[in-house]
Amino acid sequence: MSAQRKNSRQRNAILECVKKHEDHPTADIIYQEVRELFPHISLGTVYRNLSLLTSLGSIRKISCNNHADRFDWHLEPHAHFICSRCGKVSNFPSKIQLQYINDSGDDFRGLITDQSIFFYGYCENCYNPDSPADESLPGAKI
Amino acid sequence: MSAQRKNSRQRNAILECVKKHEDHPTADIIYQEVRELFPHISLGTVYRNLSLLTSLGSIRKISCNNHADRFDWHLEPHAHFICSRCGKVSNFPSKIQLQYINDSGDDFRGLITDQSIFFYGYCENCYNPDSPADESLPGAKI
DNA sequence: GTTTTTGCAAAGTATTTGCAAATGG
DNA sequence: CCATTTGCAAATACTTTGCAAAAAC
Repeated sequence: MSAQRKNSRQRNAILECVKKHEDHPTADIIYQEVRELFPHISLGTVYRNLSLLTSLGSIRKISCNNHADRFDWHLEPHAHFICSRCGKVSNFPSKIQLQYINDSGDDFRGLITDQSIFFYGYCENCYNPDSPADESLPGAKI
Repeated sequence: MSAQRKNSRQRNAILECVKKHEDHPTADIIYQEVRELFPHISLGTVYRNLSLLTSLGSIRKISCNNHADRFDWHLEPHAHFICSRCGKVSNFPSKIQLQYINDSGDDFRGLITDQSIFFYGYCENCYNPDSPADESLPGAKI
């Protein structure tokens, strides 16, 4: 029932481009870089393939507050830090484990396919002690 | 240095509207509802005030994959489930605690202001066993 | 009275989509 | 060959913004 997949040089180049990056590039950054190999590639093709590669599980999409989505080829689960000012995404340096305090999650009907943990704030470059943020870090209990 | 705040009937109505909801409404839903009280209110005003209320910490914004942002007046930290198909957001039924396995987070320069935990998948209504999702739930280690 | 906020409309940003032509198997 | 993918351009979805008038204090 599902459509057959055909190989495409553009898709391969897009995947290779994401894999070259350790810095969670946006679709537009990937477009700019792949354009050096395929000068006539369109942004639509880049979006289409990033979306396809995400749904195939080859890469992972990071959806960011008010900024363009980013893509990550590291599939092992890890938490991200997102800068609220410049939109930069980085891996959160600590390893984190989720503890389920109660098991009412068993009540959940439907299907869980993915999970994500984000920390928000201001990155080293954007953090200015003269303009403090409006919220403080909530406790670890979620 | 920060601008003085003046009261506004529209802003109050918007906050009250968010507080009436347990279902994480979008800006547009709030707009539709507040319009019953203020028929000439504009979507721009709704966005401006939701953004202001968020930065004041009165409400919380939930940024969703490919869907309109949602707003939540429950400030105690809790995890959310986001349906990848219909965009519906619900509270995740289990309480969760984050455990930091190592403390390299101390290396982090910048400011952390917020954190969030999302589970993605298909909600009860959208889950159809005939069209299984492409990924399985990654382990709890992040 | 001065400053903030509003309504309106227009612009902006990120992403998706329709379609004929090109490509892949 | 036939199905999938591409490039292009236009459309969409959501959100922000400029500005004169209205409201708040």
